[in-house]
Amino acid sequence: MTEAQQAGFSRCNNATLRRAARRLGRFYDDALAPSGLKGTQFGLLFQIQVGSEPAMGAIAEALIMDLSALGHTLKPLIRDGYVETFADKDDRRIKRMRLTPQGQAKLDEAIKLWGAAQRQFEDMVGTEQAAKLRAALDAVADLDLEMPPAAPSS
Amino acid sequence: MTEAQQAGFSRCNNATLRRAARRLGRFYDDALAPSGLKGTQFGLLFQIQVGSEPAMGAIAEALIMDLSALGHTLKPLIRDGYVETFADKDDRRIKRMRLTPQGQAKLDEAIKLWGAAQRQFEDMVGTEQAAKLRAALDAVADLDLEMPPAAPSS
DNA sequence: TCCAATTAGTGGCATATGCCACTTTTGCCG
DNA sequence: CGGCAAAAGTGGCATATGCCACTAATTGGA
Repeated sequence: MTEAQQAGFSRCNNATLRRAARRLGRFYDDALAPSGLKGTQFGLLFQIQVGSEPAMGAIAEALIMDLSALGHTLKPLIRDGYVETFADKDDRRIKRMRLTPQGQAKLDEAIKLWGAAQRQFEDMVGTEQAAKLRAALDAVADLDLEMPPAAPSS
Repeated sequence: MTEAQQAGFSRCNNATLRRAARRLGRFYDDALAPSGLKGTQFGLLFQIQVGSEPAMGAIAEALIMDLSALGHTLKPLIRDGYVETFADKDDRRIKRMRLTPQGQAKLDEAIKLWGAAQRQFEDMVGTEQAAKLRAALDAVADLDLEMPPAAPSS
């Protein structure tokens, strides 16, 4: 069964996805390096910008990210003065975010760098192929995956 | 330009990939949870198994992972007694790895759990679709991406 | 009106990944 | 053969992510 296993694992959807993510992540990170932002940070700043002073939960959901992970990831951006937070007026449990002027400027700077990477990537794989790939990935992200609850025997 | 930007970012190949990776990663992690392994660790153990006492560099390359990152990721597995390392006989710079008996047992246990996740995922997206997606991801992983060296002006 | 259940975040802990600066071994070349 | 460049890892530092246990603020009843 070893051979079957070996062939099987190369079919692990998760491993394949992570492998590609590491590769592409480094490429975008390199492209963004002059701005001092990582790909993840860039994406987060962008998401904050397009939202209307979004709540943390809203961003976490949009990025399919754990709420606490979002909090952690946000810290360096707040520390560096790119993002500021404030409590919602009507519900003090909710914390909203917005870009500072510096954050906006940094984002504008990063967008140019991002555009170059994006262009190069699409030059290589083809705009259409890239769009198809993203569509497939979005479909995966939206799947209602959940392991059966370990089959409660009763 | 804000609207164009907003539409544009939803087209960020990197962000889309990471989003899907977070989603799928949690799914496989949940499935593997009973074994105490994470998806990444499972993949690493598997890769070590199929290799012939592979060198660290070989594994890092196969997984498109930074060599130092591999070293870090390996530590908990060594600490827990699943993997052991030893120096290559002919080149003492090279460190090779192999599974311990416990590591092999743990991997066998995890493979069953992994199979269930894999099956469920493919039931939802279709075996063929999944294969196409993996092929596309492998193509991305194998791209010769590199930012033009910041255009040396001379 | 007051308390139980729910909702939104925070902090701590652990793994996942990368980059950079070093250290140890090899290989190669004059 | 001696010394320098390349190869393979290691360790430190920083971000990326998740889970869990808690805290604070709300919401719904009874």
